[in-house]
Amino acid sequence: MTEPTYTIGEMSADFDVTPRTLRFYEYKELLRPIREGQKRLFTPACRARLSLILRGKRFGFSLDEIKDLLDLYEIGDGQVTQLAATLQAAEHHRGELLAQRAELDQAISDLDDQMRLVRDMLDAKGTQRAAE
Amino acid sequence: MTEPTYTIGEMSADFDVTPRTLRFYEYKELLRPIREGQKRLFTPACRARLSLILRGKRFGFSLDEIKDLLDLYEIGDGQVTQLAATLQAAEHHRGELLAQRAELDQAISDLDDQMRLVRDMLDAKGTQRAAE
DNA sequence: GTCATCCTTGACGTGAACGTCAAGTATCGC
DNA sequence: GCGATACTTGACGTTCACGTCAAGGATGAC
Repeated sequence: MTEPTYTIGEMSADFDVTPRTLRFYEYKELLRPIREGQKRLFTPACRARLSLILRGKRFGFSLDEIKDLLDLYEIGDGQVTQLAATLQAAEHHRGELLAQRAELDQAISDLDDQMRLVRDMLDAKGTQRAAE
Repeated sequence: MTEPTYTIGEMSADFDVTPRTLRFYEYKELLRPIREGQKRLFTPACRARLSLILRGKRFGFSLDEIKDLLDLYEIGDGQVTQLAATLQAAEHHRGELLAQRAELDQAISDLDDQMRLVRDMLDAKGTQRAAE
């Protein structure tokens, strides 16, 4: 069973990005599709990487930051020191994600407070009108 | 007790942004400092808004999106329809934040999986060397 | 063969979010 | 009064993340 491959058109349709974006990510060394003649062929591994890239973007990371993070998911059975460094970088990234989640929870809680306030105001206005 | 005010220099120092950034946010109508002659004076309310702006940025929102969100925290005892609309927008935003948190949890979980993998590889290499 | 379709590599354009001068004003210490 | 410091308004420059042509190559349908 040989790995399926995808053209740039299929990829852009599947992930809702333009071909230009995919070429740009390759130029930025975030993706490394294989070549068949001139054409790019994207592998399942490419798709996984692209998923990570898009997720990173949704979290507000820059492409440069994402490029570094991608290495955390690409372990080429390297040296022990290599692996240890990867692990440490991963711990660091994990810390950032946890901090981001904490801040996100705070944001949600703040919003909830605000919504409660607005609801109270609406209630007040409602009873006010009902009393007329 | 009158409200304290802050110069643009104090603000930029406190929030670790440049004066240019604060002027830019005013130009974009994200901030409305009061004026004393030529000079801008930032109020505690401005500081609160700036906090929200910077938080929004960390979550990957654009300044335009943030501008809309700021209105959710600025209820000028408007009309009932106004308040109701605000509430609905807030619900929508809340949904987005919850989705973002879910994705963040997934990202953390994925990273944990990956770290476990790396640790296993390190263990394997360790016992391998120990057996020599 | 040729037409359509999809791909390719340049190369220049664009919007967002500021950075970076330049030139002038206001205030404070001395 | 005078220099230092902090502020002001332009106005042009920059970086990131692509968008948008232009010009051309490969492949399949007819």
